Amino acid sequence: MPELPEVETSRRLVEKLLKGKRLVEVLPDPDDRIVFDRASPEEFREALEGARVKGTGRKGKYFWLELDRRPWPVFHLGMTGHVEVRKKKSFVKAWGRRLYSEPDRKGLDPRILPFCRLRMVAADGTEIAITDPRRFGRIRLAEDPEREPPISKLGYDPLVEFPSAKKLGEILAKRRAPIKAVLLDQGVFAGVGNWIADEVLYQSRLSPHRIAAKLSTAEVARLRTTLLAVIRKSVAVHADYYRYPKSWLFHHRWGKAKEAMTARKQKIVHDTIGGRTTAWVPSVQV
DNA sequence: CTCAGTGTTCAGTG
DNA sequence: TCACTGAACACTGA
Repeated sequence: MPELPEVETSRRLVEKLLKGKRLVEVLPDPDDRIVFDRASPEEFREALEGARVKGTGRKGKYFWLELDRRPWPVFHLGMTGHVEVRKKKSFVKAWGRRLYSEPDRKGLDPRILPFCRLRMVAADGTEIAITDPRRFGRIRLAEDPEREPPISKLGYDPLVEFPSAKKLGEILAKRRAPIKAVLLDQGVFAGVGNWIADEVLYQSRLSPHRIAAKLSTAEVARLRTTLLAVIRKSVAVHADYYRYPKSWLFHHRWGKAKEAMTARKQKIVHDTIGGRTTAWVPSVQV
């Protein structure tokens, strides 16, 4: 479930494994024109192969590699994207060059294989794979990711910079949509996704149906503090769901069971708001 | 067979 | 032009 914490965790993993290393093999799925929707897989391979990874970056749900030459690869994991890692050196040769040719299937985890969109192999044999069953993710090239769309159009990244309560109040005062919908607006809250929005509203005891502009000063302040706390906590535990506090709505919000309850036995309701399934607790959220 | 789903974008409306 | 809504996208799994 790639929202900010999952993406940040992926970025840190990739940085740890690839920083300072040269990419000796870059293997996009040669037939994929959906995930590779701008640069062709072949252009993508040419841009990356032989380059050295100097670092990584992230804003909102996008992350990228900083190479010793431009352009740089930019990743968005969509709904079902994942970063997978292989460390065995022998793997590289065993896999060969082409992604989906029959002999190369040997040694690949059969669970991962059909959804692998890109593999990157470093000089020391470290290997990263990007998988994405549903193909809502995108892999692109950018000369300067932060300065060009879509990343340049993102709003505040809560892990990096976040407006004061006063400033946030001014932003929300202009919005007539339900607060749930506004929380999902990447032009304001970069990196917030469906479950984080629901979690924040639950913990700040606000109904997702509330019109953003009608929140009181105190409510905006509460929302802001909670949002920062939820994001920081989930990043701190590396988006490991089992380590999220037991009190979080997160553990109970999935599926739409009629009898769904929070840890404190509060009834969970599912509505559609801002076009998305919204789990909330009417007995707590006003 | 049908439908929901962690996200983004675009067409249409007001 | 802007804010907002809802459909479309692609595909798996319940």
